[in-house]
Amino acid sequence: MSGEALQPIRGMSDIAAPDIQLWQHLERVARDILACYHFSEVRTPIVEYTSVFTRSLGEATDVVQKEMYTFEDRGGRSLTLRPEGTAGIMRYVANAGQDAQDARIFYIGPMFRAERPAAGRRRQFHQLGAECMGSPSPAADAEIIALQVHLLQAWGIKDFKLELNTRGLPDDHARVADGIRAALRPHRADLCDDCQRRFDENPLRIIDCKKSGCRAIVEQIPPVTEYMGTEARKYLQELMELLRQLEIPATANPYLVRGLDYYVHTVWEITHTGLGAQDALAGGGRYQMQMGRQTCEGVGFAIGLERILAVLQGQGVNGTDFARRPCVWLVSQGEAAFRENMLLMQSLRMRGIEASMDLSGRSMKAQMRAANKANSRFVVIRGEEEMERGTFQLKSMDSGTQEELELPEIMQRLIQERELS
RNA sequence: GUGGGUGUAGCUCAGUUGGUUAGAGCGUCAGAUUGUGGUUCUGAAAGUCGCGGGUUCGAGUCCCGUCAUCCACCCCA
Repeated sequence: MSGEALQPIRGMSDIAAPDIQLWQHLERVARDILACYHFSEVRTPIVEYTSVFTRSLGEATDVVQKEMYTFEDRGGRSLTLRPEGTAGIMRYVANAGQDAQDARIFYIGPMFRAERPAAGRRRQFHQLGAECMGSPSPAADAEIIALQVHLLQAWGIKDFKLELNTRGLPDDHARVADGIRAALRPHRADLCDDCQRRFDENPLRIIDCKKSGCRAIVEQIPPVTEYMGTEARKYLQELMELLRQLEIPATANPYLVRGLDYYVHTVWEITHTGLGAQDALAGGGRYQMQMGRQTCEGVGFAIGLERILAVLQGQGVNGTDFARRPCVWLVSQGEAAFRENMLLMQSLRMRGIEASMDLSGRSMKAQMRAANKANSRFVVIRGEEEMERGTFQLKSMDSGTQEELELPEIMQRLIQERELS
């Protein structure tokens, strides 16, 4: 396929039926739940000044170093397609000033990362995220985790696992890095090549290296919390206690690390087996970032919607399960009947009834087939005989029964059906 | 960015050691004593065998390149 013109860009996909119905279902369910938790939607631009991301996520992170879609606009400004949602929301919050001090915001939309596509990893993917600003208490962390878990449960996700850890306060970060280096120094030669590099650049990353050799070494050194002040440890304990009260199953995992620099205190991840190598469904954390002169502090999460879809589809859920079912299909024979059906179709639609018909003058059999294919509840048949008698046939496609009725009765019946369904 | 698998009809895939006009199932469309769907039967349409080059009398099949796609690594949603 030479098809530059026809195919979407690598790692980006069109979303259409039947999948789109599942997407819309997820969004509908989510919006209802988010409203219950009193979160409101903000739609920020998909493109931001590059500095919005580099300053908040951290210059040295993988996302910033090698995964961003960055380009220059005509005025020579460096712009970036958002690789995640939090930074843009924080920019919005900082810009909104006092009005947004204790904002509770959610967002949903596409994110972009220039990575090699694989199972569960796309260049354009979609996240639903929520941010809760203003409260420095672990209660806010607990609330937002409760919301996230609620969403997954409402969508019908089974068997997910919630693990959390703390990154400590900003002051703790350097102490943790030094502590890890000191503890690992005797074993340095035994670490893998990647971890050799990480030792200097970002020792925290060694903690969640998946290689068995590194794991064995890491398990011998003290958990990262050992290097933190009491405040960080107390914070995590309080959060764990709150989650217990809310009956949210969570395990503390001292080896959990998340890649972005803006995190303080709590970080967490929700995984699901059977997703392939990318098993993270969602993540979150408490963060602190500088936006202009303001320090924005909050706690938030992001859920990868493609991965939610993948899990649900693995559980046998199908987009067609959420397809709308047309109430009635109009079938006609002859030009005059066709015209009258056009009019009838319009008045049905104006009354909120899903109505459809074939517009290309096909045979009655073909029209019936189309009605069946669209899974219509009813067919209204208007042929020459009915034209003479001034009647319509109303056929139920489920039972196969059919009766001859006049226009007012047809309308009444279909309106009743709409109210029932 | 590194490595591996795969590109044949709208979809899922066959296609023998290279050998005539490239096949199946599903789907689509049309018919089965003419006004009625689903089941069944019959028929039809539909392919630059990803693209470019090479080897050969001859390439869907072999070789090289390229693009796309899937999967893994890195990292994350």
